[in-house]
Amino acid sequence: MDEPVTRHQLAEFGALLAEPARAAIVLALLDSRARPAGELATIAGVAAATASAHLKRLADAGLLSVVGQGRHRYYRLADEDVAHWIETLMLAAPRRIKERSIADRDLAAARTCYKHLAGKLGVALFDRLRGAHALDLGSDAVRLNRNGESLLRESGLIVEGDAAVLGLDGRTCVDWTERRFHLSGPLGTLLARRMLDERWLLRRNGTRAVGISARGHEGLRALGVDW
Amino acid sequence: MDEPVTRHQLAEFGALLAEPARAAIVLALLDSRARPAGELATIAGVAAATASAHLKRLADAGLLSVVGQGRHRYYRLADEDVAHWIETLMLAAPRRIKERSIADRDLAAARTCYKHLAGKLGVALFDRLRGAHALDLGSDAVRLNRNGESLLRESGLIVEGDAAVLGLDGRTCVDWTERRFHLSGPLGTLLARRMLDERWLLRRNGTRAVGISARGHEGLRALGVDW
DNA sequence: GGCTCGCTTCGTCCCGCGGCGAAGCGTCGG
DNA sequence: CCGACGCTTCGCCGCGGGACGAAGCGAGCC
Repeated sequence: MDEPVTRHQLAEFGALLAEPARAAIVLALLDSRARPAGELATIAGVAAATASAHLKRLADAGLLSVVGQGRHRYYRLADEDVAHWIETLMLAAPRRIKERSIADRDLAAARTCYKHLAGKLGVALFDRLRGAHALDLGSDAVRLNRNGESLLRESGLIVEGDAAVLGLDGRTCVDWTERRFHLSGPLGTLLARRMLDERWLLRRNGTRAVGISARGHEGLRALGVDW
Repeated sequence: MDEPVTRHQLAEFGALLAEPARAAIVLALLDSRARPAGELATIAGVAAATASAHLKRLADAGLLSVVGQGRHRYYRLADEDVAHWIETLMLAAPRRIKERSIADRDLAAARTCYKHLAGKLGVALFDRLRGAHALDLGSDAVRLNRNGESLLRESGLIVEGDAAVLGLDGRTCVDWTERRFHLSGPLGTLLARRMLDERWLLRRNGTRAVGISARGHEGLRALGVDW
């Protein structure tokens, strides 16, 4: 009656954060990187359907922005201001901003995106191959050339029987956690599978995150992948 | 499981503001003045019992502090930081900090505290009387002296029949909206009643707020009350 | 002492919202 | 073209929490 509007705006904003699942989502995105809906569902500890509703609500309120890529939908904080607000609230909440959890770090470091490699590792691998002129880059397709073949063969990632890789298309795909390109498509998929088969990478139970074994570190160093 | 604590802290904090009634309370206190529980209940538009629960919750969370005076309990924002957080949120919410409502201004300007005058008017009147040496100030009692009697008689606030005012005790009482002293006790009550009877002040329906009539402005100016 | 009055506590009701499973839609790989 | 997969929509359930009235408590006035 008196003062009609403001209290509801503030209440609405507070309600956005009032739910632990939504709070977890926002906190996870505080590093201003993007994550697909399913990953955020896992982080929040709720079913996909539930997370979807939360994400929609946050996006409608303008806290999150969303961009579709393939069958994924990547969510991120809408802008820097949002991150700033949340951080301010963390101080008020009344605890310090917590260090990112170890699980988060791992996830950022290496994870499979669909079936190929993403995260820091995916980006670093792509950079390395491109830097070594191991790739022929087309408009939207990528192929491994003879340079690349010998490079990978030395590392043991591909063997004689894999000669077919030369014919495989790859595609570049921006990694929303790193905002940089990495390798997808059949070529990317094959490389990821090889790394898992060779136990360079160890899949974690259920999640998309992968751990890097000692052997993997060694192989990557030999390959010249810098990260 | 993973990251056990922070999300709940943030959610809990958000929940404090998520309720329109609580948001209204916090907004009303944003000027860092104190208000009694009943007034906040009116502002929030809820019953006293409901408001009491909200106030308790806000106080338990450390957002509000409370101090009892007589049968009133005055609530205010716990400290400057809280005010700052809320203001930051107002920006995020995502509207500008609204101008104080007209109703709020009136309430601050003049209101009855229990039965005597408080607000700016109560404080100004007390200052004027003290400045004119119209009061004999004891340790915790105050009396109107001959100076004061003639001053008030000139203004028409007291008349022949009110000679008894000289015998009335007054008490000083800090006004939590202005953080300054004003006049309470039987003397303060009588003056307030006279001002209402003489229609210097017009009571508003239901609330403790009073409006000042043209006649009141005139009389106060004649009295030398500066405000 | 007895009354009024401001506030809190208690008991109760009920609505809103978060939770999930199932189904629908669009994309990708083969 | 088919199946797998990621995400959203739909429908239903259950519970937490906000609403109020009545009663209890303490302070102030006469």
